[in-house]
Amino acid sequence: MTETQILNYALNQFAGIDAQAFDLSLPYWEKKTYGKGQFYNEYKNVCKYLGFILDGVFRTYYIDDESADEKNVFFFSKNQVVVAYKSFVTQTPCSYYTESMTESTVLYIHVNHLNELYAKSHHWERFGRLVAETAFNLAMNRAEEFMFRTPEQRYLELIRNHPDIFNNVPLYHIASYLGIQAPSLSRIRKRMVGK
Amino acid sequence: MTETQILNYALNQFAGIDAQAFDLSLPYWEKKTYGKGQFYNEYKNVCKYLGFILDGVFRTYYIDDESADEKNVFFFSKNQVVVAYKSFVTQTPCSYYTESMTESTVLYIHVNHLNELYAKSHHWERFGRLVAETAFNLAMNRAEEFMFRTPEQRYLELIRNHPDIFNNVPLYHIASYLGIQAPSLSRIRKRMVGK
DNA sequence: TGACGATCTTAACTTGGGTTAAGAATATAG
DNA sequence: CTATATTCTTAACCCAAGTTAAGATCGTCA
Repeated sequence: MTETQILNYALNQFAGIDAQAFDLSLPYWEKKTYGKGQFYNEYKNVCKYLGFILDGVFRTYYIDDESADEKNVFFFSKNQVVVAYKSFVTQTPCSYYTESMTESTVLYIHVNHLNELYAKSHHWERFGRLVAETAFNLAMNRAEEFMFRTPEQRYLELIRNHPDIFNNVPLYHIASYLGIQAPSLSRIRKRMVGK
Repeated sequence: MTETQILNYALNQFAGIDAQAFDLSLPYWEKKTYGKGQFYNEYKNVCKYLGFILDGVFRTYYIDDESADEKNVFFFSKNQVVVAYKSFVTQTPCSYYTESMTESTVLYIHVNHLNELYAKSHHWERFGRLVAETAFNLAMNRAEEFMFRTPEQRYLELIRNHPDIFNNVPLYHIASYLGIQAPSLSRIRKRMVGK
């Protein structure tokens, strides 16, 4: 399968984008590869591209003014959309860094082209709404994890729900994602050996 | 001003709904009043209505299986939309309770009628997208509060950004919203007298 | 006004994460 | 295969929030 065929298949699954609607977008997709540590989008940059990850893992993180350390907000991996959603839809500067944690390959489309597609096709409009709902779900899940769960529960749920992330990301990044320091994660892991 | 004129004005401000587009919706809005403690939508219920608050304050809360106590997730007040967003857009059972904290008045519209409006008018489609973006922002802000701020910082930001809520809601509900117990909020308040 | 219920604060103790720094384990490259 | 860097764990101490229960304050209504 070619890369655009993979994309077509994924978008069909996600939003019912059929071959005809997909063809409308064909001229717009561009491919880019990222090395480990390269940025998809940086702090204070306006995010102009919506990316589809063919391969690799990205992380979005925030830099705390006071503690000066990085706090991981989202991980994005293979067959997912990568985007700084708020910055993308409002075309305003981003509060986060989004960087590749591995060698990655992405197909991406420019915001202007996507808006053209929205105007041309109901299929694509539907896609836009579903991306919005996906973004909402990601954000809401994250809020719920922190509001209702302990760090230990978040750790267990990450292993259960996102083994792909757990198995491919160093523990100090996991700790940051869980909202705790590395030593605390070690303690949690030790605590659980008995269970 | 009549109540529908208030609504028309608010929707115009929010999403550029003009008089003509608003008229399309006119037959669909219904008014309802809620007493203190009455539910807008309950746990396991599918949320079928999108409400616009003419007056009053609502809270959305989660009941923790283990601790068995209520955790406040959102407050909604005058001139805002009240809805269990995820349940509403997916028409699936809600994980939360949404109840009126005061005597409240709401104009609401049924999900089916709203979908009709989406099909009929680009203005309303735009409204739908903006509601999605608002929901995303609420959820993302909530996630950020918990990921990046201490309880003390959340408390100060609530006072600064939502004095209307702070001034109209008992402290034990505020504590729950901030993700802490009432005694902890008391300690924070005491700590800050000196500052 | 006085009494009751609701709300808020305080105290004493427990618990778990933060912090810092050291050392162990694991990868990676030469 | 060793040297080096990276990642992970551990220890010791600190501090803030949780928990529970008691008491103070505030509101409301008979």
